[in-house]
Amino acid sequence: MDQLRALRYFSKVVETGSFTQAARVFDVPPSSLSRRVADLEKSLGATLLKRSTRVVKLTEIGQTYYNQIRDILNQLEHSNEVVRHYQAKPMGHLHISSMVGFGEPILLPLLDEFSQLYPEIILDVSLSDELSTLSRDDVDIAIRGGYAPNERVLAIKLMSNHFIPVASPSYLANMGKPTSALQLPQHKGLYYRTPNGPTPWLCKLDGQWQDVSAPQVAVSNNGKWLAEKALNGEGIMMAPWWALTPYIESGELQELTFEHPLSISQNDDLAIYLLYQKHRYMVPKVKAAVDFLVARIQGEF
Amino acid sequence: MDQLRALRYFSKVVETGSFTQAARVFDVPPSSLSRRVADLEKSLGATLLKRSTRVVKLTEIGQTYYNQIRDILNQLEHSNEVVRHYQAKPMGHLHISSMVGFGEPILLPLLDEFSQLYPEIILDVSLSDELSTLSRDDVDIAIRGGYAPNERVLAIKLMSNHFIPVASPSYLANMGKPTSALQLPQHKGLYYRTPNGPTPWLCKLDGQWQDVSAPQVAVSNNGKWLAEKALNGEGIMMAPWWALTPYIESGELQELTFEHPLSISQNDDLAIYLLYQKHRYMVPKVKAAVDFLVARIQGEF
DNA sequence: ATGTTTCTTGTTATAAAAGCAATAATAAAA
DNA sequence: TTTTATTATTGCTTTTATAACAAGAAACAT
Repeated sequence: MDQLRALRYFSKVVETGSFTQAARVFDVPPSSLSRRVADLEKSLGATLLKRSTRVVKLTEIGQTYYNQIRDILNQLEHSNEVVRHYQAKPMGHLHISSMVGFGEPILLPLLDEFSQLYPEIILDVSLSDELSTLSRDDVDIAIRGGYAPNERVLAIKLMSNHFIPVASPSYLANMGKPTSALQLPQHKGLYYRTPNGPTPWLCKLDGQWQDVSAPQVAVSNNGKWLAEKALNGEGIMMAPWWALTPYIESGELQELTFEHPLSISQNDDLAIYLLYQKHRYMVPKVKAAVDFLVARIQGEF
Repeated sequence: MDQLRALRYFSKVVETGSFTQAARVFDVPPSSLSRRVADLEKSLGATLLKRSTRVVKLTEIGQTYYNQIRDILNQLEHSNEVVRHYQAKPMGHLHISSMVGFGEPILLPLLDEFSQLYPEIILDVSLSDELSTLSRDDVDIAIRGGYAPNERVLAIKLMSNHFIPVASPSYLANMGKPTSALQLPQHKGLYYRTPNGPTPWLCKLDGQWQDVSAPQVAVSNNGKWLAEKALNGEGIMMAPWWALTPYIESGELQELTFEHPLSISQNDDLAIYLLYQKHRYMVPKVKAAVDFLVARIQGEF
């Protein structure tokens, strides 16, 4: 029995929930799938699917098997890909996923450059703050705040991601410039919401973390909108330093500094990581992009 | 093409270094292997093996492919096993590997009990301090000092593994009982060597780790031998508490206590872990043994 | 009840792999 | 150096497994 074929059939039947639909994908008659899956079940001595002519669904053991199989099939695909692309030139589709706030100002301009260097790589960029899986086949490279989800994924630290507080000169003129973090609760707060939740203003005093958040004026996961409000003098905002430097350099916003610096997390070393499947570094297009991005981003920031 | 078969052939050829030998394992003519491996290479568009009639060895890309494939084949075997043994009763061979020092006094007696509960499980116990892989098929359950090597391996903390210093009453009468850790360098030391290296005597004074080891009288990875020397009054010994309690309770050895307790590592929470492949917990024999050992060991110690 | 969809089963046709024999290449032994 | 033994490959035949097609049975919707 060609177990691998059986597994691919089985897997597709599970995903489509139907033998006929799955059969269409492989362009073979449904009877083939039926027979192969039956073979598989027989060889394992267990029923994987509960079939009625109308619904096909997994048994308990079928579910566990499917979960494991899915992973294995993916890994095998990756391994094959690595060999097939061995010493070939970088080309093909490359799916990159990045946080929105980082993607627009930093990543996209870099990718324009990258495209010129490797015109045969077709970029497919998703900007989203959702924590994409990366274990699935859907993303080649992800740029995220968090750390590697598992050992097969490699995380390279691109740059620091600490948040700094800023306000417009007009706001500071109106409300007074806070000289200590403890004065902040008397101010107005513009809050950035990360995928992991809102970002309170924290401050470490004598080894103790303390929440010094100001009353909320606005909360959003859209940094631009908050920045406009800040420019407009509507409040104090904390955002990643790299998102704010243009405003600070132009003088539109002023960084607030305190004896005890603010943070948005008790974890001190917030950073942005580039993530990719370890095995896939050997795929030329992946290697090209990882090397390029790491070199450029670590070089400049 | 039956890729899975091709992979199994390929893999075995690599391991045996010969088509003919590998063919014997599968009980098919060598020509089959030759053809299947050739198919595989063709489908991947790369040469995996450098063949001469006398030697078969991997190419560079063949090596990377083999490494990945090996893992995948193992995982698949495990998944199949899980399904096949689904709701079957615990039986078959069970390979357990443990540290020597822990195995003899604690594990083996427990396993005698276990054998009576599950007579259909044939135990295969290896006592060794070498850090067995566990990723290979060779061990079902391992008991080690370290932590989980990767995410597919689950580690359950069985009991603390901190080292305590002891000496015989006769030794203390001769040499005087040290009242402070700082006096230890004036004493005689019996040193236990773990697989990770020797075990210096460390002491945390004012937040600073300090080495307070005494001159070496003997060093060994054999706890029993060192214990005899200690009983004989030849020096002070540090060993895991659970290995020493019998001697302490009988009064043959005395625990030395200091204001600043000794340790053999800057890592405070040394512990013994039971390790097994996460996926394989569903295999009845594995589950039975894990549950039994965890319950008994965590209950008693 | 009727019709439609969907999975399964029976049968035939086709493609892939095993089996066997022979050849070519290499290394060890004479 | 020649001979011999071992080993991988190639050509051909037989066997086996899968696809293809058609028909039947079960489940749901109208």
